[in-house]
Amino acid sequence: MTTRAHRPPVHVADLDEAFAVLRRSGGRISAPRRALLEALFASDGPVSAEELAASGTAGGRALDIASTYRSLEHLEEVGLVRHVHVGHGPGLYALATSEEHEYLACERCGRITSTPARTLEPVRERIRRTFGFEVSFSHFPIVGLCDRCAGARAARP
Amino acid sequence: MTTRAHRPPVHVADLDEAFAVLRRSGGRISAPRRALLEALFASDGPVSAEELAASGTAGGRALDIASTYRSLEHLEEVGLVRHVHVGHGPGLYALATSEEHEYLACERCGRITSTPARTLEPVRERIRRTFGFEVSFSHFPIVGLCDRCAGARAARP
DNA sequence: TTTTTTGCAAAACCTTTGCAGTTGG
DNA sequence: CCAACTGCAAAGGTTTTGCAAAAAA
Repeated sequence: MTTRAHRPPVHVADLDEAFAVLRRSGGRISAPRRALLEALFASDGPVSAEELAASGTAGGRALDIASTYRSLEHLEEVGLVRHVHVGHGPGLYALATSEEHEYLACERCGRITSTPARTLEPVRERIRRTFGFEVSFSHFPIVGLCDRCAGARAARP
Repeated sequence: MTTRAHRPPVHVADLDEAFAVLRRSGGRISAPRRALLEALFASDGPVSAEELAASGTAGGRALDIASTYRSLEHLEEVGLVRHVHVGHGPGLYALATSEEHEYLACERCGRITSTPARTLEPVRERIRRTFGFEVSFSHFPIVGLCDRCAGARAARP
């Protein structure tokens, strides 16, 4: 219902490629955007806007949270960034990958497992056949218990 | 991570049964709770706390939203009510069913399809085998495009 | 210089909490 | 009567919006 217009995901290998994409789309390269992209390259999993803002510019100054959301939205429109909603709590942002990714979020320990969308195709296919429903796990991921937490619970019921 | 202690779902056929469950659990039967349960019986799908509050008491007075959340939480602890988080937007509440239900939420038209948890067991089984991940679709449902919306998009790509 | 982007302030939205007053049992 | 429940007010967490000042091209 609230789906924005996004270009297909663009995978970039480094900051300079990201800047090129940004420029090509008519966007400008400001210190905050540079900082945001750097922070995204530095993080290994999806991170909140708050965390990204906190990592701040090269000058050490934290980014304004409103500008951060606006910038992330722009980066997302351009295809450089994607975000997911994991349970309660804030949305989490990550650089786009060449192949669309989907997520499994553990509601006990918070760990997020990512997997190429292709891996879940049999699941999507099954739901498609059963309900005629076209699932997307990339924006609202699969929630449950990860292997570790499920194992722990099974061992101690 | 934020999982509250809930008794197993209790399916009740009518208001009186619901009251009995409430009383048995040490809870009281107030006008707001009566109104809430009536509204839940009257609605055919999951509804927001806001909508439930708006339907008000027999006297026509709307319920306070804070009390509504508190009451719903209580009804949920007792097992009479469950709630799901559908995409953005508020949580949606419904009476519990004897069999646990899971939901498919269309992110285009907002339609919510419910299905007995059992129906999705093959899907859970597949994800369990592939990732060792124990999925639950009952609190954070499956999001995507329903048959109607997926069809419309396929016809006009 | 022109247009985009930022920062700050304020608001919107959903939900929770504190507290004093009311009410069901 | 007394514990449970309500209403009101206020706050908390996340995200958005308005607007004037700053900065990229």
